[in-house]
Amino acid sequence: MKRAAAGLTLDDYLPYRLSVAANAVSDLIAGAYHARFGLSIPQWRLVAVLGEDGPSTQQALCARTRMDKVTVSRAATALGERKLISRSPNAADGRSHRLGLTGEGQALYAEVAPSALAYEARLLEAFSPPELETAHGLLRRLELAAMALAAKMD
Amino acid sequence: MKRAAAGLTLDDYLPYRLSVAANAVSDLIAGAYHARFGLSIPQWRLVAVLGEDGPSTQQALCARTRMDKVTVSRAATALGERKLISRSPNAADGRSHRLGLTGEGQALYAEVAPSALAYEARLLEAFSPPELETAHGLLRRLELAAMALAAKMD
DNA sequence: CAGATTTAGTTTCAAATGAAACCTTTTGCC
DNA sequence: GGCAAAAGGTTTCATTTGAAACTAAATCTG
Repeated sequence: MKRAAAGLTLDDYLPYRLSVAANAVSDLIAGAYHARFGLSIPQWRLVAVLGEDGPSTQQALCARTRMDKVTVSRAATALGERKLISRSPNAADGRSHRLGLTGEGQALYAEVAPSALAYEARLLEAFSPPELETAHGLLRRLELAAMALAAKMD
Repeated sequence: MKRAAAGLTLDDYLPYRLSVAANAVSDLIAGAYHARFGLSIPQWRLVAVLGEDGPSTQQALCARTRMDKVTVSRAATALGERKLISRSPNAADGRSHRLGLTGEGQALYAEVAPSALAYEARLLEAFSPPELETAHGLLRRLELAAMALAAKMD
């Protein structure tokens, strides 16, 4: 990893590399899911989590998907309009809604999930399982380090 | 890497992990550079590349920084207004502008570059040099794989 | 060398984003 | 219980983003 005169090389600057790689992958995935299922990334994340974990509240979904509550609210509204999720009032708490996949939503999930995995598999063809394990670990640690540093800056 | 009933686990889905990690890091960096130097990420990338490689055209900067030409145009306008870069007409091609750091821009670069590295160092404190080497390699390969797959989808 | 095409860059427009204000219900706390 | 503070969601607003249309200059092609 060579560094230029002033010490900084954009290409070797990890926040840059990370951003570029993430954008390339995100654009690819976003395009695929929009074209195939009419889902935005926030919407697809909600479907994935509801399919995976079962019904939940928006607040829980925010924590689970690391998305803003505004983003979750809008994705939930859109999915509700498409009858992919139901939003029943939460008996336990009058402020919140209980979200769950409808039958149609479950059918979509059953189709989307394998497709997502197949797409991931194609993207990651050239990576060995240990490499992927390493990648996951590094990404998690990076995320934690960034959050820790952000917290330290208050 | 365990996978749920339907085979999909959001937490183990690499595009998701990548996006979350990149957002965490980007938000951190964006906040730091905005607070300290009043630079957006596109602006700071232009300053970094112009400081690193010397004068250039916008088109070259697009390729170099992987940013959209609209984004580069706007960042260049803003930096021009702050007199951090000069935009002289390009003798060789009447359509394009030659961009370069002004004296003030160079002074800023001389301050920003070490600060960026110091910040990166704090973020990456917990990573060993070989781990960072690995991370860079994996990110580059991911980026290439995503672009290759995108091209294949035309 | 005159038109057709491409390229550098800007502008316009519509969509996505998230911070802040807001409404409603719940939870402390006296 | 009653009132202040907090929490779940939604709405509003300002900002960011990039696709598409546009302008002007350069390059092909015949």
